[in-house]
Amino acid sequence: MRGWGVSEEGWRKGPWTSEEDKLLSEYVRVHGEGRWSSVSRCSGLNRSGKSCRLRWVNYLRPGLKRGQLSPQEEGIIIELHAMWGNKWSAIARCLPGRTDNEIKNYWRTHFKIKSNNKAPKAKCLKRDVHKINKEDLHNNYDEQQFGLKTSQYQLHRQELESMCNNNIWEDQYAPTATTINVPAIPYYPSLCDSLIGDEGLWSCLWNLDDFHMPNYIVN
DNA sequence: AATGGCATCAACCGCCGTATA
DNA sequence: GTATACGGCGGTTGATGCCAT
Repeated sequence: MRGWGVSEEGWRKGPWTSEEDKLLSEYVRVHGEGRWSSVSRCSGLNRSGKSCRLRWVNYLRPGLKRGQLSPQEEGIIIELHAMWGNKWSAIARCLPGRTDNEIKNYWRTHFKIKSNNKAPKAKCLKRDVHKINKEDLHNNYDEQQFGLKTSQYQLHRQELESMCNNNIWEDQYAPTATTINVPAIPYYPSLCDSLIGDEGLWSCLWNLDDFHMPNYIVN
């Protein structure tokens, strides 16, 4: 256990207080974003520039959404992660009000399961399977989860259970962007078309230099 | 009611790219 | 051209609350 306290440089670490938040917000209001290394000198905060930037970006910045991701947002995350891999900041740029940290946490919580940890993996998957079962009762699992039509959505219980039982979740679900082969995650034509057709997806792509088309989209 | 395990979120760490002196 | 500082990013960890047993 590392524990919170004071860094070697003397910066305070750990959870932020409301007083610190006020100081940081006031600093950004006056000086704008950036120049994070001078925050401590100018604002009286005993925090590193990195810590200040992170707190602002992930918590204090205006316009941030709090709380549960919507089914549409979940669908976009799945779709973009399948294309880009762990490019959290790029994915976040396509979800206004959401931070890379939030999306990263969401992904790890819901999808990323360590392959060397079989018991929790199975448990987690079984929980997800259970959730799907409940929604299947209403015959609208896909719409509630991803906001997509049933005909476009091929993920079903048996596949999840099979992956769960065979412990092949990580291999097939979280490969690299270039080798992706994901039978459980279908291509969502309507979602992609709407993103590509509007300002959405491609406006996010202009600064990405390593775009790879995954196999399942080509198929 | 107690407790152990798990899920979730906030924050830190280390690395890398870029800007500047 | 090189060194240094800074900002950004992805990975990891710590704290906490919830839930099942």
